[in-house]
Amino acid sequence: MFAIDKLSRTPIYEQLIDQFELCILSGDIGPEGQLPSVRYLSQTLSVNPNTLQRAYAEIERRGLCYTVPGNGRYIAKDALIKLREAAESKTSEFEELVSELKGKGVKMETLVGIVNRVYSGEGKVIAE
Amino acid sequence: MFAIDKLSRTPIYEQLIDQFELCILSGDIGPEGQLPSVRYLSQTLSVNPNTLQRAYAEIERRGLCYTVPGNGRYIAKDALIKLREAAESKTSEFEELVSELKGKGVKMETLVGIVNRVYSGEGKVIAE
Amino acid sequence: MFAIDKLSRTPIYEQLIDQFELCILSGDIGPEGQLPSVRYLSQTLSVNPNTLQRAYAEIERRGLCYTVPGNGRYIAKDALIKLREAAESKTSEFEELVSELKGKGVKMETLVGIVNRVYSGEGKVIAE
Amino acid sequence: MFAIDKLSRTPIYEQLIDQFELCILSGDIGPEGQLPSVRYLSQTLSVNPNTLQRAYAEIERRGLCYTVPGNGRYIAKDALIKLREAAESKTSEFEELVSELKGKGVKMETLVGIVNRVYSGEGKVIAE
DNA sequence: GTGGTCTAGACCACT
DNA sequence: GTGGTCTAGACCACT
Repeated sequence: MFAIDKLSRTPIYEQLIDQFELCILSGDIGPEGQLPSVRYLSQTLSVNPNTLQRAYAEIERRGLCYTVPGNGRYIAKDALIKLREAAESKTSEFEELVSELKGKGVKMETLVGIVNRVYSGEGKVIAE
Repeated sequence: MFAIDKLSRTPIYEQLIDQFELCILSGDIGPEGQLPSVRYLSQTLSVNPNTLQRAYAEIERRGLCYTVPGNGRYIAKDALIKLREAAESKTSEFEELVSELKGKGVKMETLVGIVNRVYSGEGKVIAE
Repeated sequence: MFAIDKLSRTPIYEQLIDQFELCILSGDIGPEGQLPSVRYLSQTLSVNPNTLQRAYAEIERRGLCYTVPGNGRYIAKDALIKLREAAESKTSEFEELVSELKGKGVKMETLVGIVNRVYSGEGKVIAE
Repeated sequence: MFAIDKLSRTPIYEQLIDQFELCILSGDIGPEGQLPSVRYLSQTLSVNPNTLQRAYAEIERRGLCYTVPGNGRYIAKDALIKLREAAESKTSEFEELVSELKGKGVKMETLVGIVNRVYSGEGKVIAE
């Protein structure tokens, strides 16, 4: 379920955060659903518990889950809403950027080409 | 030559800035070429001199033109280079955003759709 | 608190910018502190709202404050740091200029004399 | 007469230019006075002829001397005037900088201190 | 002629 | 209430 690429340039804890968010978005874990414990997941993924702890802390900071001390972590009720709003805001940002680039004389083909490349490839390619 | 839409949500002075930058990018006004005077252009476009002044001031602040006091405004030698670098940097920003949106589970079709919409329509559509 | 000299050769909006920067440097307005509204200050100082707007816009462009739409303007958290860095960079520039002038045979007394004059007088004296 | 510091961070040809300018300013070489030949001076100073050539070319570019082919280089009639104007312009720049620094809240003592340091020491000290 | 600054005041969007 | 933009027009300095 969790695809972590240890060779990637994006830090593992960021990958973890992305994965958790995708889980929530896809409904794999519903509201009030319990998240796997740090120890269990760290063994399953062969990831250092500290790294997992860091990812969980960030998710909690974003208000996507909460901790019941001595019991576990649970998905917040409004987690889905928050994530959708975040995605929407990013999408608006995207639209504004497209608009700006259009205004600067950048061709539509160039942008569509970039979108294609990013989605077909395995992400951002730096210093090819 | 200058298409100003007074009903647009984007301020006139921003439209003017965009137009000037496109003029430089397209080579309509070459380096060291003189820009039309504030008064002349304000009459031609039926735009207040202050609004034009504001646009010119911003273009100058970006190092795209310079003023010879009591004489006129001229395109800077390296204006084209600066504009191209700016466009390139914005394009990188675009690629990063696409990558981020992909990571957040946004479909490629959504993004391509937005690009299409922005380029087919007459600019940004807010709160449709 | 705000000393604006309408007869000075330095534009009012520049004087305003200087005053705001001094307020931040002196700590009169701390980070996250709210700046007086355009209208209020324009009345207090008998300065046109547009002129104040211009000063505020420039301060914002420099990243020293930010706007909460429909609410007001607030000092940025890192405003003090930015101002101090700017002052330091200007001081380096000053040192280089002194070094260059020394190389051109200008006497030290001349420079010290200028410094004295500028600080004793009420600003720059042009074409005395 | 010519003090060249081969260990200095400022290029030799720049030091040469400075020295020539000081010679003109001090009146050591008057208008229409002949400059020493490249070959002679290169031997006297143990400086590569190309370096001297470069310095002379720059001095000529600034209109401070002219070449009579097959004869020699001579100080231009208006060399002194030009140098004084240049120094004056730099001095104005200095005054403006002082004014600006004063406006940014820099203390007068700081500036006088810098002037003192530069003139007492042997120029700019980088990364001590 | 050129640009730069400023005032007076209208109108808009946002909260 | 807040800021943002724009117009109409005056006045200045500079060449």
